[in-house]
Amino acid sequence: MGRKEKKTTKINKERILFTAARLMKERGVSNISLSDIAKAVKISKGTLYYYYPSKHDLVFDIAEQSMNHMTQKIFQWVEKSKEDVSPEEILKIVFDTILRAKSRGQIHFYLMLEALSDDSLRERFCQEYAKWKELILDGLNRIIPQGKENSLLAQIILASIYGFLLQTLLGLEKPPLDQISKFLVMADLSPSLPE
Amino acid sequence: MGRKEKKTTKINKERILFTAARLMKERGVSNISLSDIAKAVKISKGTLYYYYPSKHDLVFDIAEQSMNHMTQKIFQWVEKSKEDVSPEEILKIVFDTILRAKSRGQIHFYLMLEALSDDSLRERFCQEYAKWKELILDGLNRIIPQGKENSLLAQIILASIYGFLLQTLLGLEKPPLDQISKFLVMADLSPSLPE
Amino acid sequence: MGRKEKKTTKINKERILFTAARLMKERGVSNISLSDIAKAVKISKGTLYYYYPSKHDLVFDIAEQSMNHMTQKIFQWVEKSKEDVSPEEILKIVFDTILRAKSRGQIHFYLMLEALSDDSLRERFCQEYAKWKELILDGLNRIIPQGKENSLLAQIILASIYGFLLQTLLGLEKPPLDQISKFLVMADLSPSLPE
Amino acid sequence: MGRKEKKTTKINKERILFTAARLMKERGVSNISLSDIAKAVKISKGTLYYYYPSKHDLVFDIAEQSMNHMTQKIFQWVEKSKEDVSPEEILKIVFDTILRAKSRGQIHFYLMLEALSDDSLRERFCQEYAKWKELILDGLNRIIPQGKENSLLAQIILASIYGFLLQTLLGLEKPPLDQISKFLVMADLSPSLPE
DNA sequence: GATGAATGAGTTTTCATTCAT
DNA sequence: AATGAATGAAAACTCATTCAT
Repeated sequence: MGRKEKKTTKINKERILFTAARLMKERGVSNISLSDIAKAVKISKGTLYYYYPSKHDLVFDIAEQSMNHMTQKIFQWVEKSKEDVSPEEILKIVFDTILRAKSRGQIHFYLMLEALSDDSLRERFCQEYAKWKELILDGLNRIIPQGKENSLLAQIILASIYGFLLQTLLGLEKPPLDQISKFLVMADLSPSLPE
Repeated sequence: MGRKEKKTTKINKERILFTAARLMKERGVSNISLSDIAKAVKISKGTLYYYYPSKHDLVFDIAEQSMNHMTQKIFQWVEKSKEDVSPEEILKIVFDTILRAKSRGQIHFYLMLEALSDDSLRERFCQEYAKWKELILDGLNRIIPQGKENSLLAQIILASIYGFLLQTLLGLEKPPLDQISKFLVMADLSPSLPE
Repeated sequence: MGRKEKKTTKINKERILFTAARLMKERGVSNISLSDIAKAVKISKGTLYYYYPSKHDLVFDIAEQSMNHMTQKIFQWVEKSKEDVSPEEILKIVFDTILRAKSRGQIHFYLMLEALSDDSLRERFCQEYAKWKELILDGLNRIIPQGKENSLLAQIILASIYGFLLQTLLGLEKPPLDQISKFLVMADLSPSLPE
Repeated sequence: MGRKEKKTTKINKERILFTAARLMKERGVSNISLSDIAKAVKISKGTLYYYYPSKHDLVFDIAEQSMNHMTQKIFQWVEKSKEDVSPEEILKIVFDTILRAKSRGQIHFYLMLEALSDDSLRERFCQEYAKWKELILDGLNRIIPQGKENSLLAQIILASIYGFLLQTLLGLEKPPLDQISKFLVMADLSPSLPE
């Protein structure tokens, strides 16, 4: 019984989350009102508040979900990276996967800005950001074990993802991800940096 | 007389722009109301409307200003890049200059998101983004004329600037810009990519 | 079985009443929601409604309880007033007892104001108020049988109780109840009022 | 010019204050919404907020006004108390004046309860309450200079005012203020209290 | 040029109450 | 007896914008 009720709750929370995320990604976090969300989910404002006692809570949960999603994507990549594919091919796939999730990306951005003026949210992003860096590093260590600067490379990859994401969202021409991947992999394999 | 008035107008517009930009960078574009701005500039709301017929216009002007500022920064770097300094040193300076302008960066981000749901703004950003890429490429061609993939490098630099900016704004540990610069320069100088 | 259920019902009603009274005294009748109460009693809102079909009913019951409590306190005093203690000493005890029940007093006040805009509640308060006056008069007739103006004194005592209660609740300095008691008793014993 | 504008503001604030006070006295502070007030004053909700940025501010101002009014009433009594009227007559007038202002009284009560859970308001009431005690004492010293316990009497008067006010508001029978006044004055004049 | 008063549509939030289970 | 999901009406509050002066 307890389980059943919780199930309903969970399903509803998910419906709300899903729809809210969609709306926010389409029009931006602060351009979406709770009325909009309630309307879209076809529940009353009261019900929305039954599940989320404040807009902030809702946004936080969406951010959670969005971050988990990205983490999972990167994790999957790391797992797959055992396979026998060329490193640059694999790297290209990371970029691709993340950028393809355009909608995810957009809300990701919105939420990050939200985080700039919200401490609890910011802390979560920091945690997760560090985790992503680690995951990417793990992946690199697997696909380019002989890479000399995998840690640097991981940082560059993660950082440039944001730039490429932004380019994509703005509708600029698609960055040549295959060449970029090749470039970065070669860099890592090239003779040591003279100190 | 016409000139005189225009002068006052310009000065006042600048005061408004300057203050509004500061507020928006501190708390985000959509968290700042026109009342807040009017109060901070110490003019009445009516006066604010005299200079800016809508909030959108004001934001657009701030975006212009912010973009020009960034363009100028990159341009200065390109100009300076003739001097006799090692390429990685110079590259580090670009990163540094841009990231140091933390406050500029923050509003830059806010505005970019604003642009995602505002066509006129988005178009301006696209134009400017392309210009930045060109400028950076120019610079690279000067400091690493023998670089084989300056175009790719320019894209990676510009893209990763956004990621590093975000890291900085979130208060994460400072990225090791000197190593990153070295890494990227070496990459560009390393033996050709086998096609 | 019917009895058993009634017992549970009574116990539950009392738990609700007790907790609700505490909350309302702490933050005021209209600042407490039924959710707050349900949460504090650790029952569901539905259950709360099972016992009290409306917030009004609940408040009414709390008022009943609160009034009964005060009545009882005064009654106890009247009963005790046979004992061989000086009248002013006894009078001081009344004041003291009532004022000491600070928490009771606070909710008493809140409820009285509630009564101002609720006819059924107001009527109950009026009834009870008259009863208190009578009870106090009874007590006075016992401890100061030679008092000439016991009825007036009763009214003054009851009225000033409210003022002193308010003082106490506001955190003002404690009124010198012993001197006040002495003063009032002496007044009652002093040579007749020339008409 | 500056004056003219402030004048309008003042007049409007007064209109709002006056109407809001009336509504609150009729139905209680927490039963009145800002919509109700706006409607009654025939301005928009926005305008109401232009003058009072929060409900709390409005209530605070009404409380201020209400307290000032009571202070003034007591002060006037003190001033008048030089005249050649019997002390009990004068005392009766105080009671009368205050109780007659039924509406003032009701809101006074509501506000006092509001003060119990609002520190800034409570502080103001405490200040004012002390002032009232002083004023009443001044008056007594004038009309009953030979009174032995004017300070005690002042406290009793102030305290019982609240009780009588409550009685009046609840619609109970009018307290016999003339007899009560006589009683209290005689008490004060009667032979000294044996310690 | 400049002001501040006024607005109304919108936002987030609260809450007593109902009801199927 | 008991629950918690759902509701809708109304609350407090925000804000870009208009306008008479």
